Amino acid sequence: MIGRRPGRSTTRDELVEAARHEFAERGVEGATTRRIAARAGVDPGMIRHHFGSKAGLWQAVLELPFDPFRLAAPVRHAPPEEVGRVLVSTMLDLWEGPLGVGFRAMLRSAVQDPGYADGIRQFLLSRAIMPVVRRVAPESRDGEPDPERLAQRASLAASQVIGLIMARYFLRLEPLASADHEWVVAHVAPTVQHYLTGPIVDDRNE
Amino acid sequence: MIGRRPGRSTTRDELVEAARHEFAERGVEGATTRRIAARAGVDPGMIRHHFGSKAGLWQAVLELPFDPFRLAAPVRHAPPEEVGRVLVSTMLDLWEGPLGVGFRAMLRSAVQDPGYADGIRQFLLSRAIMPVVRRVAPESRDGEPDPERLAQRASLAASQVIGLIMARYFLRLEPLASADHEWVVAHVAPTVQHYLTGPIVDDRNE
DNA sequence: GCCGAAATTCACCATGCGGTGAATAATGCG
DNA sequence: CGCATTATTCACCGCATGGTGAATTTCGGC
Repeated sequence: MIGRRPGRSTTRDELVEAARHEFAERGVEGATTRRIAARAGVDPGMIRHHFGSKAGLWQAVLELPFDPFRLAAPVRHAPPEEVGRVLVSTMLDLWEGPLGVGFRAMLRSAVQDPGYADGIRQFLLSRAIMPVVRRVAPESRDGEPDPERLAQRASLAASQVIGLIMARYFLRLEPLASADHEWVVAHVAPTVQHYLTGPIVDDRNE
Repeated sequence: MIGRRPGRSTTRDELVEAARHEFAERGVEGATTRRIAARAGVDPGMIRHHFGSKAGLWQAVLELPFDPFRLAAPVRHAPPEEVGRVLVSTMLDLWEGPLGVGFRAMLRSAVQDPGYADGIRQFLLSRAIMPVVRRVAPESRDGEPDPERLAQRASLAASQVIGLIMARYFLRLEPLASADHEWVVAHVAPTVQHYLTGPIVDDRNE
């Protein structure tokens, strides 16, 4: 039956929701507009009508999770000696909250396409990790920051956090995948804390 | 020009080599038979002739890297107190050696498709990590092994190793992505070593 | 030197993709 | 009420995909 439906339309929101899941499950290239539309129970043409194209849909999906400053507030205000615990705990909350499916879509696409990986890396460093490192690293409090050292801490901490996410949410390695937050924080946070604020041995400069 | 070429044919090997790279760069779904054939400089029909189908090519690509026992020999014979260093060092060698491109294809596909993820997880645990953990974990030497504790160590160590690989080879987080092996081992190995042989605090059982 | 097997290319096919343009029905503002 | 706007479906298009069948050439054992 052609033509507009009676009542207020929720199609746009339902498309975004369906796309969020499809992108998360199959990646941005693997997801198809036809599947997304079918999941939302509407005609594929609605994607063009509401978003112009598949890329427009992808942008709409990314809009919600991209409020990192508000989301990472707990990390930005944690005392330096507890930043590891708070970071890991916040990460778990975010990935298991309603926005997690959007994050999964982002990471999946980053692995799929090097172009996306560039964007994610930039976002991760400039918005998520570096601000934290710059604030809590011991070098920062001793006057001279030494950006190289800060970048080392950032990439090392990120490697553990990303590994946690990969192991827990993608590869589903047990028992890490099913362990409760307390257990994960208790075991992984010390590593992150060490990378962020512990002594860093630099064998190249000595 | 139709018909067989003079001389001995290297097409099959060239197809596998081209496929290895294409799969690594785009994932098993993202790679196309036409691109692979073009990269190898042959007709797409050769894939059917030599491997039957795209899936057959994928299997051929996986054959080489699947000799984990020989590859991980250094890890299997490392003294327990150095297993972290040896594991990380061997991992770097493998991922940057000729087989690395095959590993990248595997991990990329694991993230792309949950079905592949199951296979990779099984392989990782049963063939790569668990044997090492079972050998070096302090519990193993005190009589009763406690499989749950061993699995905890395995998943935690795997999370750091996978995170290292993701950060270095996929997201290319600097300086971790360009650092030499010594530096990476010096900074990451202690974490892995701790997960494998250090004290594990289990807050749930006390 | 013959002849079956292997190697290679070519011309297609059905399918699914993202996207386009038009037709139709309900909404909501004046 | 009247009418522009919006929402929705439909019938297509061009393209790329993986795959098929046949034709053609060389290789290698006898």
